[in-house]
Amino acid sequence: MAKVTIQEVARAAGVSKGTVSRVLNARDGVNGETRTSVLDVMTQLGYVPDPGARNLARRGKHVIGLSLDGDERRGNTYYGILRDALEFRFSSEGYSTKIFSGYDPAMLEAESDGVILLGVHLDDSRPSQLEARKVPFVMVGHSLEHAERAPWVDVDNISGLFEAVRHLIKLGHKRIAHLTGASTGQASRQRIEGYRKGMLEAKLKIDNQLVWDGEFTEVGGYRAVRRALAAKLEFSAIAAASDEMAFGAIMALEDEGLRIPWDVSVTGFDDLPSAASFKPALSTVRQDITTIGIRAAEMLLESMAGKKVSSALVPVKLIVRASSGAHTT
Amino acid sequence: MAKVTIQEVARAAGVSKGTVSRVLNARDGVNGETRTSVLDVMTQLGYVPDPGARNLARRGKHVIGLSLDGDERRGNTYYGILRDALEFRFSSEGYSTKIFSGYDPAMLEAESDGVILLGVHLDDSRPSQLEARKVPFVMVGHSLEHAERAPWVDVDNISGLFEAVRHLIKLGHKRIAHLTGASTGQASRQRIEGYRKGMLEAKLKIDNQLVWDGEFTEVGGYRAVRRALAAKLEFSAIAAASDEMAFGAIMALEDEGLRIPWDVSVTGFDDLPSAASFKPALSTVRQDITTIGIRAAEMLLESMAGKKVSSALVPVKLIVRASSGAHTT
DNA sequence: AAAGTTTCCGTAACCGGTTACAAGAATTCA
DNA sequence: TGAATTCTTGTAACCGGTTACGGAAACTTT
Repeated sequence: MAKVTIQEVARAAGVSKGTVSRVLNARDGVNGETRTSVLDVMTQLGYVPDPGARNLARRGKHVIGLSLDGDERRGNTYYGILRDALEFRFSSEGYSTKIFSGYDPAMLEAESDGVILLGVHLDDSRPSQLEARKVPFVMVGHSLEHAERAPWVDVDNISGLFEAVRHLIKLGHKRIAHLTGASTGQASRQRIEGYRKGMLEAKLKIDNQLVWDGEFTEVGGYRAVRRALAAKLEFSAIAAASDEMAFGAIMALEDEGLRIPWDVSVTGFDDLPSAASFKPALSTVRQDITTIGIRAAEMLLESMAGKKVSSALVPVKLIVRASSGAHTT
Repeated sequence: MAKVTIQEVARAAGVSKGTVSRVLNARDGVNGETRTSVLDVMTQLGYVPDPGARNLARRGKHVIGLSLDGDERRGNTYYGILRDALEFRFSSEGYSTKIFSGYDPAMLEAESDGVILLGVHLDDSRPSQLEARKVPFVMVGHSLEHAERAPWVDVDNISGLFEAVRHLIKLGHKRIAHLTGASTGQASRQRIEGYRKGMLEAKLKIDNQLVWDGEFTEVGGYRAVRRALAAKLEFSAIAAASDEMAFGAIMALEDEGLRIPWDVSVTGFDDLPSAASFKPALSTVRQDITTIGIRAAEMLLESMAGKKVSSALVPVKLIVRASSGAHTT
């Protein structure tokens, strides 16, 4: 299929290029009927505007920056999916994306029209720097410190772990451990809070010995569980703050001859593609990373257009699979 | 700094746009003096051609596809760095990159001008499919099966492990174990071959019990070492086929009370950013992923220009740090 | 020295969009 | 009903490059 241009759409719809462009950019001053007919022709022909030509005509930089913190260890897969989603959304709008690692001043120097901030932490200087330069930005993930200053989009961490724990409790578990990530991250804190909330609701005792640091990695989860087993701690379920830690935990349990879910139930958080194919299939809290990315992109787009946008907390969903089961004495 | 256009360069150099463009694209029919003077002005003004405008004028799609195999587990960090490098090189040439997961037929349907193939395995159908459609492509990594059919760029896996083993032998080690990755991959096979070659050269016995599968992951390395320790296998050094497996191996050794490098020496492969900051700093075989990416991009660019390109084996370098030391009885 | 070649470079059209401007049609107002 | 507005749309210039074409100048050839 040869590429279809705005000219062809115009001819097919019996209007001029200008009108098609106006429809395309949702500008007003176009008759309702004309608009819908043009829209029809566009979908029928499968028209997709050429980003290059658009940028050229719009005479802007049309670059948006992705700013990561240095912490690449955490959630590689998560980051990859998010990045794909952002790129997808932005490219369809004629923007290209550029990666900046850590805090790169070049980012500010008129290098990008807007910025997506990943992994903002407590004493992060990026939000205030961007604010000072009046560069529009939105954060993925949020912390109380920065929550009021700029729009963010984040998953509902608290509810996520709350639901997971509630699920385990409903299965009869009482001694439920929590595998947490690095203590600096906001996500970890919120997930611990969700865990606490879940235990509290059922009036179960919160034993700090059952909160283990798994460093947000598979091997971290593995080691934490090994240590717990070596210390002869008692527990019948583990609610992990990430799928990767849950994978590690399960491997460690199985290596010690325990069977999942008969001896120990395990839940994760993320619902990575591998969660469903893992053996046993992992019960987990699904966060739709793609949705988060697209949401963030759209918020930034609006913010760059001068609109005021408000932050978004995207809901999570508990996915029950094979790794969690009833508590058998 | 306001953006400088081809017009301004032309005016400053006292020639026309056309001439500047000819210089830019290294076309002939331009006087030597004129050429150098234009070149001077360009660097002086810091002129960078607008990719969007170029693509528009060159009337091509100017998209190149990145085709991954499904195996996302292997080397997340590796993949991320490679991708950045490819993107960097292509974008400076006015190409945008698009990700295709697994074998996506859309890739062929005039979606991209060229393709980079990642993780080609033995019975991979992608090379022949692309060949049939006459889509230019280059492979990152190589296997004997496909090596002759299309250009590839790969790191010198054999020499890499050979050097690592030789290094360990020089330190006095005789019982050297090898942590390998998934057996389907070509890289694993070549690295095993390098290991064998190193042992053979020193006339050391190759004990198959000392070749462990670490699945190319940290946790895989951890478990493999644990199993080896539990089986009371004897060894004083481990040459791993990836940094991540080496990290896992070191953690497992330390968890059992062994000290690196005094009790066991460990080497990795990749030299990821984290290798230097790991404790102890990891001795490893450096493969410059960025160089590989840039090389691959340039080869594809040439191939798309119709030139015949030949494959490239990029050299590796042994980096000695703290994790390997002399064998102490 | 006239004619034929080459070499070098300016001109202008074009790529696929956006947008200021103007003009015709429809509507509102007196 | 004629004038003043408001809608709607076509026209043409422009974004920053590339490239076919043609002409002037310099070089060869007879």
